[in-house]
Amino acid sequence: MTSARSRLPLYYSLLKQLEQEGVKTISSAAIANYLNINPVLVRKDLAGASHTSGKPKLGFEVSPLLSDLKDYLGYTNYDEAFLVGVGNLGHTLLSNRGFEDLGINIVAGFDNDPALIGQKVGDKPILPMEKMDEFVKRLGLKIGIITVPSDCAQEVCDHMVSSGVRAIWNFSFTMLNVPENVIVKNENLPMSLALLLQQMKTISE
Amino acid sequence: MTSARSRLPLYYSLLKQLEQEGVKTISSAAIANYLNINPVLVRKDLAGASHTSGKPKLGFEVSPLLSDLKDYLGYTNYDEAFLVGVGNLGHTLLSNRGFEDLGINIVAGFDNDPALIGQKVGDKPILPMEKMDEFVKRLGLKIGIITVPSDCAQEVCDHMVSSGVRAIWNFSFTMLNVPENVIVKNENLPMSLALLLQQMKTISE
DNA sequence: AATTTATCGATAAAAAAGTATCGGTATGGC
DNA sequence: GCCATACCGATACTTTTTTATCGATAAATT
Repeated sequence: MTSARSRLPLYYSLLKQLEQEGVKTISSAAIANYLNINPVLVRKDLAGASHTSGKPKLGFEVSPLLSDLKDYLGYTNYDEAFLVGVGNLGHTLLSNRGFEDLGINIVAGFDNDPALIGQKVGDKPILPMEKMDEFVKRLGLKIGIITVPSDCAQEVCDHMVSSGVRAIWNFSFTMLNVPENVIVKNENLPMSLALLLQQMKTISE
Repeated sequence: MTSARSRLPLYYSLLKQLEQEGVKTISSAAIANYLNINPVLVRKDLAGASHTSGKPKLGFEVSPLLSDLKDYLGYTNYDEAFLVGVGNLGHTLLSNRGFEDLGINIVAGFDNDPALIGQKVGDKPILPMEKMDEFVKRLGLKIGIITVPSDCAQEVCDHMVSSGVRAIWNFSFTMLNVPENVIVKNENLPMSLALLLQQMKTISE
């Protein structure tokens, strides 16, 4: 909610949607209005991420702006990730089509439930944990997704790190311990909701 | 990533985990180290959310701190939410036990697929869309979760708003249009991952 | 009991983020 | 073609967030 980096994806979403609706140009004020922020801030953010300049009376052209944002946000390069823990959430992520649009491919899921192994979820194979290390190394995968229960998250994490993973998207509720050069992003969904809830309460007090 | 509000849940997670591991006291420096931030910042944040004061040579007592944070973050009150769109993600959220721990109950899922209606997911009933309005009003639910495809998200959103919803957790990729007094939190998972990825790249350049 | 040390809280300084203002300019109406 | 207007970009200002510093104090050590 604070820095440009957190707002740029919002601009991106918004612009993408507007483009689909056939909107050609949009003013900073209009964007600001959609997102409930200051128009000057919008201009500042956009100036930082794009060299497209707006025109008086018209605003910014949507398409070039979108393309600049895409580059800036790194949504252009094609990247590969893998996932450990093909439970409910694991299934969901594996079958989510939204990743492709951003140039990300979750190439496989790992689990040690024999009933799952060999199956396919969203065209992605489910492989046994034993094969993870070799697989990840061979493909040079750098992004791991943890969707296992909290009590084995750290173990999986260590495993990932030793296979060369550099970034971990952690859906377990455990705070992972990683070396300096590995980054972790925690995605604690229940806590996100709790936060929203509390925000609602503070506003309506 | 910037203000105290976004860090407090991290402190909470961390402390909760430490408590489970039997840790009794912890210094601001240690916390700071886990989260890669400045110790002074930790003390400041904690001072704002709790009246527990740390002791030299020992640091803060974990338990009272945790309890203060829980209060402060609003994780104490019991709250109810509902969900629309019992697809993959919908299922996942309905059956996730993590919400309970934070005092949140997702009481029901709505969908218009006849095959789903009447079933239960994680003990929660799946009801037809037609019943949503009455149900939500009768229970006075204020939090709605949108897990439908993007193309019908706005419609569902409008529906929710007219039923009295005040906060929406949006998993679709649509930027929702809502009145002033309703807050929306977008949870665009693919984009989150894209962001992590790009962060990884910028770091390792 | 005295001394050392780890750690806190408070205050001050620096940096970052956000906001207000204003002159300038392309566009659309006249 | 001229003028009013809507909108931008740049600069300056304000506020918020983060970091640095320092004296005080309680626990550990001798």
